[in-house]
Amino acid sequence: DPKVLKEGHDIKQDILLLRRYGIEVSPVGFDTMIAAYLLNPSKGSYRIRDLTQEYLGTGMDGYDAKGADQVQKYGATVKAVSELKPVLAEKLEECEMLELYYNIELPLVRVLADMEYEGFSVDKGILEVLSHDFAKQIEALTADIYRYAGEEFNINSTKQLGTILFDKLGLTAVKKTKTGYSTDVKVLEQLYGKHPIIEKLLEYRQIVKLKSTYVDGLIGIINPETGRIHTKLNQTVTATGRLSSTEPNLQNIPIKTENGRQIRKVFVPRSDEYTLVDADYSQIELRVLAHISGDNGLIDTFKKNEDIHTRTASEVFGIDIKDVTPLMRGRAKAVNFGIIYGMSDYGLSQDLKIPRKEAKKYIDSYFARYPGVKQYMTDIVEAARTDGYVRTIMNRRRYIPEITSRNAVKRNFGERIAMNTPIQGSAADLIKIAMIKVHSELKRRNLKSRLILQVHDELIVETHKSELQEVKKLVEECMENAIKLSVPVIVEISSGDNWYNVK
DNA sequence: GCGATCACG
DNA sequence: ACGTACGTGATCGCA
Repeated sequence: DPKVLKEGHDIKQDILLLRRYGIEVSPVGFDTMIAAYLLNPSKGSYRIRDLTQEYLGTGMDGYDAKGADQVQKYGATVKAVSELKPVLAEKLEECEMLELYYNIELPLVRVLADMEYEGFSVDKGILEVLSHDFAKQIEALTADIYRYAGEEFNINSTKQLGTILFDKLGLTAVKKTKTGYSTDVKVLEQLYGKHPIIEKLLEYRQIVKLKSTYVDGLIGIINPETGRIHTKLNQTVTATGRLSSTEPNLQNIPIKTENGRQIRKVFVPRSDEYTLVDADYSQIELRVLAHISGDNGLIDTFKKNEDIHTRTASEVFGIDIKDVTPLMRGRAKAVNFGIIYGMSDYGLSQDLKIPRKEAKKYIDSYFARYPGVKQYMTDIVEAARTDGYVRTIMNRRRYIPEITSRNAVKRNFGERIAMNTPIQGSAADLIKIAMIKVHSELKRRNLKSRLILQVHDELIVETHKSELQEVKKLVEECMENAIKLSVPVIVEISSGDNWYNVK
């Protein structure tokens, strides 16, 4: 009955379950799991039994009863939801999160259900070819590695690999883990050129990762009924307000190396009547920083539509825009990332492989040129100490107990969280609003195109070719106008016949 | 079940 | 002197 608001715990799951039987659950009125997440997004789980304990001080008799069947459990859940709702709603109001809850998170439940239901088509044939090709490459690399090692061993065991590299071959161990020698990519890169086995190992690691996680892993999770991949988009996992994606994670499909990027050719539209529209926010976190800090220089850069990293380089190094070299721009880019993360000189020095003192010069120079950003960082850390939490543009809240720790390491961590969360979380607010707008606009106009994936600052719409121009315009407008910022919000739109080509 | 590793924004 | 970049998830080895 569409006139009756539906209340529950994890309603997205109910929508998807009942849809299999032709029952549409709509509209959504209250979801205790989502409410509890907003009240404290840092918890590991939001099981309803734990919520009754925390917010009502009671257990769940029907649920915990010995031999309780599924019907009894649903019954107990219904009772718990009805009792939890007024308590959670009251707390949401106290925290001024009713708008975030009712206008963003709750409407998003159906959007995510629909996205999971639609899924993403994959070309199984390409996956099988890749699996075979990678197997051949791994076979050859394994033989090379055994030959250089002088024996056979399990290359995937960091323990055995450490023994071979540092005890048998006599390479110099540069880093240790809790359990022994570190053999991660940074260590191997430092050893590059010291022994021919190293380059083989680096390549081996890359190919094994691609094959196990992204080729064989994806083949194994194709839905036999739909032939598509239906990721789960989790709404109550991250501490910042972002979504997460599991079974499989479609938010970490490779792109940075050409080898890995090939995986994206597997992700295709459902038929040749469709194409993929890919829309990316440009520099969204730095634009959010410009907005919430009110820094004039940063705002000016975005208003003039200048290249942000080049402008930062010119400020930090005190030179003309036209004299910025690619190296300087690259370093400024790292500084900009560092700013978002609550930068330390150590972190920046590690990233840029430069002395800590030089990193500190960059940071001091940055803050001298962007005093509004420096002020924001000081203020937000102070506010977090006073209040115990920080907030995003839409009033999403994250508690930071670490901020008052007497342990300097934990406290510094808390301070970085205080600096980063409003930025990352506000960007999450923005794209969530955009998703709701896109979803409702596609529906309102009776279009065949469907939103199928979000990757933090990117939306993918499986678009009917007859709707291509309309959808591009619609998505761009929904994303750019999600929240009015004091700087322009820019979206880059492209389309293509697979996820590799949409650039 | 956890640590190490590595994929993404 | 300390020891950190922020947020995630999947796979593998090993206890």
